[in-house]
Amino acid sequence: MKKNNAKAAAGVKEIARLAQVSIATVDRVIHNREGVSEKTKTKIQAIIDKLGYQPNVLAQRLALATRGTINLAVLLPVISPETEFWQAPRDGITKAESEIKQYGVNIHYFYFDQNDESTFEKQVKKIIRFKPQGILFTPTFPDPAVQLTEHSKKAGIPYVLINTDIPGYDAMCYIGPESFHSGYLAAQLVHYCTARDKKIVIAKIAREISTNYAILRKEEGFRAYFKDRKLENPLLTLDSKDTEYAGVSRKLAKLIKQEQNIGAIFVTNSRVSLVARYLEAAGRTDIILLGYDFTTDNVQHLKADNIDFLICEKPQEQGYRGIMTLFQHLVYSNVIEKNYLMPIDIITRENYLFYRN
Amino acid sequence: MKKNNAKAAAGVKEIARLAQVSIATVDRVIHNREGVSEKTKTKIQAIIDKLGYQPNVLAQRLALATRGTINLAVLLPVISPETEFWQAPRDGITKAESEIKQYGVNIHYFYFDQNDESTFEKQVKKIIRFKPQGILFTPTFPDPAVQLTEHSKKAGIPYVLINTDIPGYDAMCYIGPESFHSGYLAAQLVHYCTARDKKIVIAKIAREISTNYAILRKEEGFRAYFKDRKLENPLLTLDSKDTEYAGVSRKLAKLIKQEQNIGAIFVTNSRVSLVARYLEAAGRTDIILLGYDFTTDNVQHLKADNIDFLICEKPQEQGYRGIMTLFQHLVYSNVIEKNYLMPIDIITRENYLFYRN
DNA sequence: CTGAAAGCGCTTACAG
DNA sequence: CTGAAAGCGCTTACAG
Repeated sequence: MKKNNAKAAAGVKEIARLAQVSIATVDRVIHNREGVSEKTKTKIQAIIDKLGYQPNVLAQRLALATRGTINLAVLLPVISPETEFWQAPRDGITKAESEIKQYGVNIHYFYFDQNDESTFEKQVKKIIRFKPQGILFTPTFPDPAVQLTEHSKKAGIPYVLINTDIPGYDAMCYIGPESFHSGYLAAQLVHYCTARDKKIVIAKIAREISTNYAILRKEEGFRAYFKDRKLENPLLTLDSKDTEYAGVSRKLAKLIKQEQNIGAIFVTNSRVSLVARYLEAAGRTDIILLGYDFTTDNVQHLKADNIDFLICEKPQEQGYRGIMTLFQHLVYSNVIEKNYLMPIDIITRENYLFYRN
Repeated sequence: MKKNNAKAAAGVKEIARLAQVSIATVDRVIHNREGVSEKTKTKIQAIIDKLGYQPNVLAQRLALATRGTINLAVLLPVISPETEFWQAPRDGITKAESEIKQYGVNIHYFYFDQNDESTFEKQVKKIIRFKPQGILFTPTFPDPAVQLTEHSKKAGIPYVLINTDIPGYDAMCYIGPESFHSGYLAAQLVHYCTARDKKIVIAKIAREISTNYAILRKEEGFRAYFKDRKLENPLLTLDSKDTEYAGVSRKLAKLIKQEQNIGAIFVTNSRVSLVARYLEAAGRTDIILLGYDFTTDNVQHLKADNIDFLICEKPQEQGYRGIMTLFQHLVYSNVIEKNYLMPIDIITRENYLFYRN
């Protein structure tokens, strides 16, 4: 590929010169627009192909500044101490925003309460009324989420799902983990680190477990590993709709008292720090503990050796990439990939320092 | 931060208008160039500050096209089946190249033979004669590497080291793993997966171990973990300057015959697939095997369950980021960060599918 | 169906 | 010390 040794790559001007037409006409051919005679079109296309013309993205973008504003809607859970996880996607979105703001992209944020489906519904309605040119959201509640995707489809509005997809629904674009595999990986780690006569606890700590698809899929993946490998560790379950420490620790205490020989606890979401806190207090350093997400509390406990593994799927990048996907689609008509599955990262006490979301 | 609700952010033109000067003068102040009276400088700066002016990077870059070509030199090992690892940094460099080629950046490649220091020396001389505006290289051989950095320093040429740094040398910029921690992490994984009465083998398979700083540091980190944790697993060593399968397998066979109760083998570089092949042939599925790098062979063995963990430090990103660092420094005078330490990724059979270099 | 011209926001000679 | 003008490579009305 050394042939581009020549000065700069040819641009529209050069093409126009060679084809003996104006650059406007070249532009029309490049963008496949109406109103060019077959003859000149063919001539220009031939030159484009021969030159291997690549548009200068910079110039394209700069010229774009003439065009109007692009409005994007983002629908995410409110960020509270309890939902710190969502800070990361939000950061990624903000990062993308700052990069493309200068090309006239505006992002409008809509927030819902993870524990209240009606707030999600309300925001969906608001977004529909707002008529954005693109939507990024996480379908925490499948029914209203489908409403939004269906509406968007009809209205021709591109959308991107992050973090979770909608069960049994074929969305336009999903950017996030493959949750089943994520659980499967967790099981592998437990398997490697636990003797085979030990009991293993699957801890589900969330107010709305039954509707949380990601949590369910992780559990399925986790169980599937043990089944596929014909492992005989008893798999226990701990369910807690109470997400406060007091409630969780009570349940844990009871379970641990009643079951001997627990080797590992797998927490299916970011609430793993609650379990860590309990195990630390109870002095149970013998139990392998793993869970999800690079939150402050979790990292603290990882550092203190109370958590052994954190699994993390680059939440920040999900937000960043989601916005960029919409932007590139709207501005350059880039095709939107159906799925972009994130890496499933394993974080331990010995590599967390170098991790980047 | 909602105040930017107004149309577009102000640019040089607006600043010039407000200050009642020409945009050329504004430009001079922005870039801190000579030849502006204190008075107008102060006035303009005040307006810049007040407006929170941020240059439009796109326009900046586009305008750059006026300037001449930038020549960068890259010095890497030749890529052969045996050194497949280097394909990844190379890919990252190519990716960066394609992104910045249109701004007049040319990359010139220089290759050396990892097993022959004199080829490295020769290329260093060539590069010095070539007088590039920036250099990216990996200091496989410390002495000639220092020669190159010292020359660059004198000549004011920025350079970036990737993959390994130079022992005891304070380089201008290093992008790569913290090898000591990388070995430390490997030890943690072994510790988690191996009973404490098991013997552990550290396998060094390389023609030039003694000069390979990264390999040495990984081993140090590995040993340090066992020491810090006061673990009593005997640590054995396998040294092989022969990097062919025949030679490696002979040594392995001997070691395994002579030592009972081996629980894990840690290979300090990407040659782990050779050990995997041997263990597979010998039917030793009981030994935990881990090593480095996401190469074709390694991934194959990971998939086949012959390798348990691969540690990987985003070699592609190292190359990409290295070139971008030089570019941004040369073009926008961005300050070069002294160190950019890569994440230390853990890859297993259950997450390799989603990994991105 | 086609073209001339202005503009995106910045940088760079060049002239004074 | 300062400014007017041309240019980077593309896009977009507008005129014909």
